[in-house]
Amino acid sequence: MSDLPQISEAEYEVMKIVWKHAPINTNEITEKLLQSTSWSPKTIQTLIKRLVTKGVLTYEKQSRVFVYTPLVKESEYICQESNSFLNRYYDGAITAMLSAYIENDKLTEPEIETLRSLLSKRGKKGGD
Amino acid sequence: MSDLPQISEAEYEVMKIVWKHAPINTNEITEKLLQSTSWSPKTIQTLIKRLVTKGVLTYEKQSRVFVYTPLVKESEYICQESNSFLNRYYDGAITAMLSAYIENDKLTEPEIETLRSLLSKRGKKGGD
DNA sequence: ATATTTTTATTACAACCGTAAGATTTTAGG
DNA sequence: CCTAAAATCTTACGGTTGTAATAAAAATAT
Repeated sequence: MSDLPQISEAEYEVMKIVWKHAPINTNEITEKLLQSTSWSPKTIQTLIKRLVTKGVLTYEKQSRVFVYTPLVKESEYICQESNSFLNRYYDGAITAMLSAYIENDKLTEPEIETLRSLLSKRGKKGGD
Repeated sequence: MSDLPQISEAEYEVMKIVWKHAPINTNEITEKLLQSTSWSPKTIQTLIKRLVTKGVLTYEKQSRVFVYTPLVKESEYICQESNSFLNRYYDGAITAMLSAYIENDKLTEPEIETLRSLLSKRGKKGGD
């Protein structure tokens, strides 16, 4: 639960597509990425390939093309990244992060409201 | 306010020391880093040098050694990194992050209390 | 002034990343 | 079966990073 492969920034863009649409083949991935980036299809191919090498994606050949599926769950990956981010910049404490945001007036009033309600909705942790 | 130089992970360790103790010279930086890492002093030298090249640090020669001072403020840097982190993983919204943490039961009861009190202390943004 | 020590600068090298072109293999069409 | 097209694989190249060794310059001791 703590040593998922590293995913680079560009690779992550690919993963966002795959997580959302898997199983998905190369052409579909490329098509979708071309809507938000201006990468060459060759580049996208390289990124996909690297993700396979890293063990983030698998594929199986379906008729004539490869169809990819993630081996890493998006939520797990984000969770890991979040932990490492908090560790690096906020002593691992999300409270410290919030605190900094409040100190520096980075929150709008509606955001504060949202946060409050998130916290109250959550209320007491049920029977653990 | 948005294009501070990139600071790598290892470089950031150096910066933590410099931010805390500046103005500080090479030997002092090295000494302190050796308490928490097992890097060769040569490596530390390289990192310092790169930080200078990147414009993150300046130095002036004091008597016989270089004394370094940050050109980038810690808070600004962390702020930038936080934004880019939130953008990448949470649509730029810290509320989304908190939400995910709550969903996934990543918060302890004391943390929740802390967050609540942070939010209430802050209350309405009074007359600024 | 010179040798030695200390400090700083230059060079190195592999892995990873962004970015892609070129080569090869597979599939489809004739 | 053979060729064109499509899909996949291999190679490339410069920049960054982790990790450091070597070389040069400056300061100190003699």
